[in-house]
Amino acid sequence: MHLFADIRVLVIETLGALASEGVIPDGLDMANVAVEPPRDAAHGDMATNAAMVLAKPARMNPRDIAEALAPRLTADPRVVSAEVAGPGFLNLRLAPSVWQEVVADVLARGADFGKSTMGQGTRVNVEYVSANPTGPLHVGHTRGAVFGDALASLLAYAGHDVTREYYINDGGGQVDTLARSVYLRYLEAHGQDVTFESGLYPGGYLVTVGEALKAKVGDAYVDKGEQYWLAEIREFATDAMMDLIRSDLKLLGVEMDVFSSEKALYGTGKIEAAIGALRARDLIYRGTLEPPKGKLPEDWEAREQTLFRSTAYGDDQDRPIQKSDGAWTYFAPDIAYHWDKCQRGFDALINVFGADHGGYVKRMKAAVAALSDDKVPLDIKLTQLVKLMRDGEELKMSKRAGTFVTLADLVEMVGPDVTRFIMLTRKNDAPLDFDVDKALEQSKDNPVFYVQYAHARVQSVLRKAGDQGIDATDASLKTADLAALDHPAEHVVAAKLAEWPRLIEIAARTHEPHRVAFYLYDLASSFHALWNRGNDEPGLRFLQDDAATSRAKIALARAVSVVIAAGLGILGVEPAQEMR
RNA sequence: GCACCCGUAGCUCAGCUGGAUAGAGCGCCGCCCUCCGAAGGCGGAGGCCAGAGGUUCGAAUCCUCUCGGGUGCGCCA
Repeated sequence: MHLFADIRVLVIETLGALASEGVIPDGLDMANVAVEPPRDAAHGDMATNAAMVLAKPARMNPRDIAEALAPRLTADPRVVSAEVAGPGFLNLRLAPSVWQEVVADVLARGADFGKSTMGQGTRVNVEYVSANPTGPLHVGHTRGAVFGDALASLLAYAGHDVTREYYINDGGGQVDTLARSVYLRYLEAHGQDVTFESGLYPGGYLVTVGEALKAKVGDAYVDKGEQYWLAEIREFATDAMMDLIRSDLKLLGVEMDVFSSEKALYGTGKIEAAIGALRARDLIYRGTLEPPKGKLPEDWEAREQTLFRSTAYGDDQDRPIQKSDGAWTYFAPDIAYHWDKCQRGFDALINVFGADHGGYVKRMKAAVAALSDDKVPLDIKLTQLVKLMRDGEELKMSKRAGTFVTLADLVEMVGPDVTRFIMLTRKNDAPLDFDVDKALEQSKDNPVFYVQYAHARVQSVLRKAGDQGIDATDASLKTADLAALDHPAEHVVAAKLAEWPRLIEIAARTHEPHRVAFYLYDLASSFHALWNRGNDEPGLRFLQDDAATSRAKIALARAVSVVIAAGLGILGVEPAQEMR
């Protein structure tokens, strides 16, 4: 049941009837007709803009259309009143039975209430994290991981066939650097004194990797030149780093479906084939780029390179796919990788990048547009920086010193649920101040707590009901007579529940999982308000003297917890059974 | 210099394919527990939606320009 969609259907069918009677013209485009929650609850339960969007094409006064529409709508048993307001809004009030049906539907469908068929099973690939395999995940990666994971769950909930994918950048120079760094730790494990030159990775997390390498190969690489060990250690070290990253992700409950390797593309001809496909479209040429504006690199000199004509697809300049020595730039295998994703049959691609990759967006979109002939849309979501705050101060990180706040540190401080929820209380393109103290606070200042508290309160009611001998199991609540849910204060909560399927569609369409977090906060708020009204109005308490009435009231509470649990499930957060 | 993102209450932020009198939390002021969990709730004060033009019946939302902040800008990924 998707109440807003149902009522929209009613509105459009009614407009069709008016058209066949000649009241309004035939063949009007209804696409922009919307049925929405009104901004002000005093206006009613729902509002439609139908009269306003049709006024112009129908060459009619919007209020005339609304006046004609209103009596037809109230003929439907669900619609109690339809009032024309303002420039031509039609405000609808719905029958109490409609809200009772919403509650019944939530209980009947459980976590599936709100699931949408909007996605129609189209296959979407969500690539996220994709951190270089050179160290543990840090706070910035954490935001990308949480965002990507929640977005993937959201899309699946909205009816898409979703694949979660991680692209391992194991083909570039940074894994050589990693191997050399591990080699030093390996020598260290053999008792040698080592110094880390700048550019190497001095982080302590490589100590155990060096030791593990010693355990595996003994002293076979000691005092040997790089040609004897670089390739082997590179593989050993990237494997170790990917294990580390996988275990970091597991701390957050993030599990990927597919790990794709950059290195695995080399030597397969896939890169050449992808570039060939671009060449066939006349998008590859030899040329020299203009020097960059602003601060000029000191060693800059004009060189001829192989370039991708990304400007043909809206980029600011063409982009090199080969270095001046003929080796591929990182962009070339990335093109091949994205072409591979297209060929695997995905209908849409989504990449989650850190904000520092913003400059990469246009060329990547250009490449996918060119290779898929504009068939496969690529959306790139950039997650902005996270500032970690504690005691009112920023926890700084320094990569050079090898000290940074890791995902594991953060999860240890506040736990996976809080980490995930807080990371989603901001839209992805806004910077986030993550206040560790506030995240642990148990007050409504802390949105995680506030939502969890609402869920725990419902669980408390269910337990109390059981203590009083009221059958409050889901099976019983499903068959409860809900006629006792007749108070406007209860309708407010049910109306909020009715928004859930609509919210899912909006959030999924815009690729914005933070909307789910904000919705849950709103829903919790409406529930807390109803709870407290029970203080003054005993008739609004969930536990009443008579068991049948109690079951109706409890059904509403249970419906709230079902939707909260479903929403938290999308965010990857475990609902709380009780607060302590 | 160019590109992308951002600018909404004192602070931190929402704001639906453009809709009605722009919302929430914190902070400030005033209320509500012999009553299912007050770890909550209700009410009040507080706004030129950075600024200026434009499109529209209608703009915080779309377009152009200006100002302010962040991120990035060939042979790293």
